[in-house]
Formats: sequence, structure tokens, C-alpha cells
Amino acid sequence: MNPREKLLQSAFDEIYQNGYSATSVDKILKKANMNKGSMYHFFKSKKALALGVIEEKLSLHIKNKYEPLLKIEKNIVDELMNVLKDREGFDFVNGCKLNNMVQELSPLDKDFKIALEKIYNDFENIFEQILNNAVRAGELKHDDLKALSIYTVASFEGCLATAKKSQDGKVYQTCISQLELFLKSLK
Amino acid sequence: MNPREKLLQSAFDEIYQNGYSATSVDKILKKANMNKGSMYHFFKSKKALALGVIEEKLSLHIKNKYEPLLKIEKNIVDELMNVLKDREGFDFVNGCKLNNMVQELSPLDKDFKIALEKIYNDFENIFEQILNNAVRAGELKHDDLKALSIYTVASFEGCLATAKKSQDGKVYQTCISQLELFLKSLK
DNA sequence: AGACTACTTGACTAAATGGTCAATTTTGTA
DNA sequence: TACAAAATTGACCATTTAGTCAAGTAGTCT
Repeated sequence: MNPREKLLQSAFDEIYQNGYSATSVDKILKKANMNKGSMYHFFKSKKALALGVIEEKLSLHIKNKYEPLLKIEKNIVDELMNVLKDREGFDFVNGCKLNNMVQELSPLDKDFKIALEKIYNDFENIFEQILNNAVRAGELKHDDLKALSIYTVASFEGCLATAKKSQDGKVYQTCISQLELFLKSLK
Repeated sequence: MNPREKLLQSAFDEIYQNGYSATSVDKILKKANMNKGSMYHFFKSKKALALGVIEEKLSLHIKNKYEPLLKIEKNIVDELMNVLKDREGFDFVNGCKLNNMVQELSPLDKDFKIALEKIYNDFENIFEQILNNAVRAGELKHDDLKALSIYTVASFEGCLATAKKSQDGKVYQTCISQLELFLKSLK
């Protein structure tokens, strides 16, 4: 991993675990084994570094996790729910990386808001395509797939958020089971 | 409003708008027109002040808004949804006060986590009672009201969160319409 | 070799941070 | 009125903060 990548990864980790405001540049540098001048050679400010994290790390994180679902052709709703329900290794104390950054950074700065909204919209679009595939496969009936996909992502994020409040994956499973109930009722 | 109350209110406002970590004690003091020693007379630390905000301000904020719904006796689901849908004056840039604090502060400190989880659980319990009333009124059928109420709150918060990412109340309305669809399908 | 660019080093700065404290004023009450 | 407790004042402190910079090193061309 080249120094710039390592810096981005360290920043991603630190910001995920502590939030942007509570993370100092020095802490990131220590984790990345880099000194200040180097960082300010790659990024002109802490904000620019965070934007780099959003555009290069967070974006890929979401794509890698959910784009593969577009290839599924049968039992689409089941397969989708399996991916949503499988939270092995998920950190229920710190929650969802995308949601954390959106909730803290969108109100803070317009550039953050734009970059994060783009990723979130891509995320919703993946879901819309998945649900569309389910409709074409005859697994689902609904008259507003756009609204349904926005809602599906929102309540998925809501389930993760409510589990974070309890720091407990069981709360998540209870919660997400009701989203499954809803989607399976749409026939 | 006595000085202590004004301090709590100013802290509540500032923490809501900027987050806990990004809010300095000095900023709060300026807004409250108070000086340092006074604050440290009432609260031994910034953390203690924030705990005061959670226990005395945030707690009441939720209770005042949602407890009145317990009195409703007919068209319970409709009335619940009306309250959820009516977001007049809601700040879609900064989002939900409870959720903001939960997401930032729960992972930061155990005392925060405990205080916030209590409020959140009270919130869920109000919903559970409301949904229970709806069942008894014959408006709703469901075999796990606990799970349904957790999920209802979670997806409500999810709708607010997704609207915050877009800073747009219309996104919220689109999203919450699907929760309504779900609840009304449970007959 | 010479020269140009990319990267690294780490000491430095000015401002902001949470917190302390001794001195003072205000308030309630005997 | 006397007195103690509660509340207020604001200067002060050590530490941390994001960001700067001049000096250097390493690699890559001609």
C-alpha cells in the first residue's frame, strides 16, 4: 500500500471510529506512520483529506458490498435480505460507515453534503435496480419502486442505527425481520 | 428562564446544530451569556453538561411530542401517521435531535450510551403502546408488537436521516409514505 | 552529470480547547 | 443586621488543534 493509500485508509478508520470533528490530524498521521508535511503535500487540508476518504474509500466500500447483488436472477428478495441480515463482523458499536459520515458531515459543509449524497443516491439506485429485477421476476408488485427503494435503504439504515443505540446485533436482527415481512408482503 | 436552564438550552441548541465534539464550551457560554466559572459551578465538566442536556432537555422533548398520542382512541394508525408526517418547522438540514446525539455520543462514552438508550427505549415503548391500542381497536393485526414498534421507530428515524442526507423534506414525505403503506397493510 | 519533479522531514506558529481558581457579589434566612 | 451558602467574575493555565515552511532526499528524465 503506497503512502497516500495508507493515509486514506488510516483516516477512514479513525474518522469511522471517532467521527470527523473528534479526529485530529495528528492521530491520523500517527496511525499512518506519516508526518505532517507529507500529508499536506497530498491534501491541502483536513477537509480535503476527508473528501478523499469519501470519494475514494467510502464510495468503493458501498459499491463492493452491494453491486454484486445486481447479478442475482432468482429469489432476488430472499438473496437481498440475506445480504442485509448477514452482519458478520459488523461493528454495532460504531455503526454504518456511510450513515455516520452523512449524519455528521452533511450539515457541516456543502462539499461534504454533495459528495455523500452522491454515494447515498448510488446506493439507493442499486436497490432500485434490485427491486426492479424482483418485479420482472414476478416476486414483487409495487406501484412506486423509486419510493420503495428509498424507503428500503432508509429503514435498513434505521435498523442499523437503532442497533447502534443498543450496541447490540440482536436488536438489528429483530428490526430487519420486519422489513423482510414488509417486502415479502408486496406480491 | 434561570441561568442554569438557559445554559442547558443553549447547550442543547449548539450541540444539536454542531454536534458535541465540534461545540466548544466557550461557544455555549457565549450563547448563554454566562462565563466559565458559573458553568463549572453547575456542571463539573463539558460531559456533565451534555448529560444534563440529555436528561433534562432531550428527554422532555421526546415525551412532549409523542406521549399525547397515547390518548388517541380511534383511527389510531391514521393519527399516528399524521403526527409522523407533519414535520412543520422541522430542520431537515440538522435532522433529528435524538438520533443525532445517539449516533455521535453512544460510541463515545458509556454514560452517554446509557442515558440515550433510556430515552430511545421510552420512545419505542410509547410506540408499542400506541400500536397495542390500535390492535385492541381492531385496526391492526401483528404477532410481534415489540418487534413492530422497534422497527416503526427505526424506519421513522431512517426516513428522517435519509431526508437529512438530501436536506429536503420532500424526500422525507416520499419515504414515510412507504411506512404508512406497511402499517396499513397489517390488517 | 545536471536538473527537474515528487516526496519527506520535523520544528514551528497562532489560535482554540477544556478546565481551574481566588476573589467577589448576590441571595436566602435566622 | 449578620452570616453562610450560592452564584458570578474573568484572568489564567497546560494542552491540543490545524496548518506552515525551509530544508532536505529520492527518483527520473535528457
